[in-house]
Amino acid sequence: MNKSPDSCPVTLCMEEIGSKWKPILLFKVSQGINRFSILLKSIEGINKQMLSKQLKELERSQILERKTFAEIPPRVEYSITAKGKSLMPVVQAMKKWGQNPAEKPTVKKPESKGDQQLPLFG
Amino acid sequence: MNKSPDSCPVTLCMEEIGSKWKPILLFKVSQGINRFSILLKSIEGINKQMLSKQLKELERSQILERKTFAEIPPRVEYSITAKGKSLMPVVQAMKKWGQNPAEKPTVKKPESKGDQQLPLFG
DNA sequence: AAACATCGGTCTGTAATTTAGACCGATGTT
DNA sequence: AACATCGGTCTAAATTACAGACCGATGTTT
Repeated sequence: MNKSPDSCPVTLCMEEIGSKWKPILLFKVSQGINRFSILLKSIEGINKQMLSKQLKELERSQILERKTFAEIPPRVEYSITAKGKSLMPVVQAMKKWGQNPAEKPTVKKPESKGDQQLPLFG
Repeated sequence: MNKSPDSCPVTLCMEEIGSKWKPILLFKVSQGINRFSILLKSIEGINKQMLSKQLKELERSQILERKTFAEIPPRVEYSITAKGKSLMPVVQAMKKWGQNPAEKPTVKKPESKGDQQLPLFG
């Protein structure tokens, strides 16, 4: 119904980390995997152009910080900023889901009472 | 380091809802916005082809369910499945962040003790 | 000494994805 | 008679992602 840019909080968050690679990057860097070539090796399916682009965007939006070392061959290290840390609960929720994805019906409580579910999420 | 497909839980989760639109769709449908044209109007920037594609993918991966009503004009309603519900913590974390994005330094506790932060995230 | 590897990327051309806009059929509204 | 609604599809054009070559300075291997 409303189309104002900041009306949907999920959209706001997606504008920061809503891409195929950003949450994974945030996760990897939070684990200490913080150099270009190591990230490239440890993230399946990404290539250097995409990694470069995503890192630049994350740096630009102040989620990651880039530090270069004047060595040969050059070394670059990425780290998570305060803003990046504030986004970690999202990444952690993803991690938690991924550690126990909803494949099997999760046989816990039979729920009884005709599968009522109305209130759901607010 | 490891490139096996299921080694990274965040990647696993991203394979389900890792696209520009899926978390927003999940959020909207969870709010009761569950018809094609209404979703189209309430999500800024999406078009009908993309909406159609994302809904199909979400249906295919059993995150959303599609129910058609033989009326004229036709009516279609989408709802969240059990698997979709299991993904809601991620969407909720996004919502929470979006409601209080890390723009200002969040002046809460001064943290003291030289901003120690080593253990960070596991 | 010559070749190759490392590091963090960039450049180019092609392949894949996304987009805008028209269109659909049955009915209700102006 | 013309237009709107509903939930989409089709086509062609624009945008984005990809693979592979390349860079410069040095270290390592042959």
